Parts: sequence; C-alpha cells; structure tokens
Amino acid sequence: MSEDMLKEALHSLKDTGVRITPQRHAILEYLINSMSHPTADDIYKALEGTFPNMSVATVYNNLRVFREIGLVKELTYGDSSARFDFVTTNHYHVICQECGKIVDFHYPGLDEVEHFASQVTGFNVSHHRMEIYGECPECSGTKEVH
Amino acid sequence: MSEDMLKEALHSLKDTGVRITPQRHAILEYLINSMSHPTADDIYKALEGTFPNMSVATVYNNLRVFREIGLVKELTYGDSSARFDFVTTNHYHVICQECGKIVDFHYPGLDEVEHFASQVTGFNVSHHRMEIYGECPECSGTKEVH
DNA sequence: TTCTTAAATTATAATCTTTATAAATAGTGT
DNA sequence: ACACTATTTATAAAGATTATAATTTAAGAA
Ligand SMILES: [Mn+2]
Ligand SMILES: [Mn+2]
Ligand SMILES: [Zn+2]
Ligand SMILES: [Zn+2]
Repeated sequence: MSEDMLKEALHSLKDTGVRITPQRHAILEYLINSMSHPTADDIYKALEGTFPNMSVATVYNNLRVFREIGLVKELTYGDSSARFDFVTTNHYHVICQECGKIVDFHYPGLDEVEHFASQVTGFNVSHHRMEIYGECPECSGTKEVH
Repeated sequence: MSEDMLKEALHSLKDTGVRITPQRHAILEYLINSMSHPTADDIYKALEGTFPNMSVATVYNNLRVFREIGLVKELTYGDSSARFDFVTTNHYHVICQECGKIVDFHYPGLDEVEHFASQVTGFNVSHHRMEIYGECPECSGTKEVH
C-alpha cells in the first residue's frame, strides 16, 4: 500500500512536470513510510547515510515543491522547526506536551464553526486549523502513584 | 476600561513578585491598547521613541514573563515571527491570507472534539487550538468585477 | 531618605532554522 | 548521444529568538 502511495506520488510529480531525482524519491519514500511527522532535519539526517553529499537545501526545496503540489502538509507549531505530513486523508492531530508525540485522529470536520466565523466576520472562509494538546497515555502513566 | 485592565495586570505582576519597570509598564500598555496582534518587533519599534535604549531582548524577556503569568498568549502561525495577544476572554481568530489581518471572534468552544480526541487516543486533553483562514471583506472586495 | 540586594536591562554575541546565490551536475525529451 | 534546463550542491546570508555578562534599577529594610 505504501508502494502504491509512492507510485501515485511519483505520478503526481510527472504530471506537474517535476523531475524525479533519487533525492526526491528518497524523501518521498521516507515521508510515506515514516509514521511520525518529521522535521526537515529529521529527513536530512535519516538520508545522509544513503546521500552523504545531499545538501540540507535540497530537503527544504523539495519539501516546498511537495507542499505546492499538495503531496505534503507543513505543520507549524510553536516550537522551532516545521514538521511535514504526507497527505493521505484529512485528519487532525493530538500533541503531547510532555514528549512532543503527534497522533492522528479523524473527526467529521468543523463546518459549523467555519460558517459561524464567516457570518460574524464577513470573511470568505477557505479552511481551518485545529489541534488538541494534552498528555499521551505513556507520559500520563509515568506520573501515576502506585 | 483599558485603564482597569492595565491596573489589574500590574496587580498580577505584584502578586507574582515581578517588578514593575517602566519598560514593562509600556509594553503592557501597548499590548492592551493595541487592537492588533503585534509581534515582538512591532512592540520594540513602537516604543523606541519613548525608550531609545531599550534592548530587543527586554521585549522578548517580558513577553515571556507575561506569558508565564498568563497575561498574554503567544500566537505562532506559519510565518516568521510570533504574535502576542493580551488575554481578556477566550476567543478564536480568523486570519486573512491576503493581508494578514487577524480578527477575533467568540464561539462556545469545542468540548465535543476534545472529548472525542481523548476517547479515541487515550490522551489526557488539556486544551485545543483552532483558527479559521480565509479572505477579509476588504481583500475580497478589491477583487470584485464591476 | 538612604542603603542593600536581587532582579531587570542593556549591549552584544551566539544559535538555530530557513532561504538565497551561483556554479556544477544530472534528468528528460529528441 | 545531445542539448536544454531543472536540480543539486556548497556556501553564505537572513531573520527570529536566546544566552551572556556587565551595568543599572526597583523595592523593601533600616
Ligand atoms: Mn498526521
Ligand atoms: Mn485575539
Ligand atoms: Zn508523551
Ligand atoms: Zn485582508
């Protein structure tokens, strides 16, 4: 299945006239197989074994290309560096404030809030962003008294 | 009313054992009177007339202090620099993707989503973040055909 | 009011992420 | 295989925020 996603992604590249380079292939592959939400540096470090000469600019450049095509979403939290999520289905994130873990979850959507905001502000609403903060089970567990 | 808010804020400082300096007073005053959501640099520039020697570090330091006390909220969007919002009541933001304008709006809250996320992920949920993106009336207006 | 002391400010450097630049390299259609 | 251009690389630059150390100052005590 992740094979198919990669194939489809490469097809998207071709469709958009974006050349398929070994670096792009590897970054895409990493994003698809990574169940985490890596930073540019995560990706850079993960691939430096296979591409000892790859520039960090290449990672950033390609992540931008992928974002513009719609293959990945850029997640910007308060912390220093942006994270990247290979786009599959629409979903939200729950973030652990202790360990930084990011967990996907699905929810019907918040059309109602969008409509409300549009009504009350006169904005032409295009989308929204929402995420939940808290403590993951593991981090909550370590604090329990026995 | 903004006088009262300032007084209350200064009182919070005293309560927490934080010294009241002219710089802090000015930054707070600016935050309260500013209907926008200024960046640290906005504040720095706005006050450099009155405090020609103020360091930019002072602005950052104090914004951190205010945040820790709960006087201001730090808003981090994708763009380069953080924005700061003097905390009054809980509210959400609508952001114009054209001009960057940030407009407040009130909404009952999204307890349901928090509960759902907690159920499905096992997280101990503490809060959430949500904002709406779109085009403000002014920016939508400039595109209209006559 | 003056004194004392810890906290805050200032000036500056350092850090960190991301972007810009220009030369070298490589992908793709012919 | 060739030509053309996109991409990569190496490096520098930019921009926001934080760290450091010396100087100044707020605020309580005498
Ligand atoms: Mn995700
Ligand atoms: Mn606000
Ligand atoms: Zn955790
Ligand atoms: Zn606008």
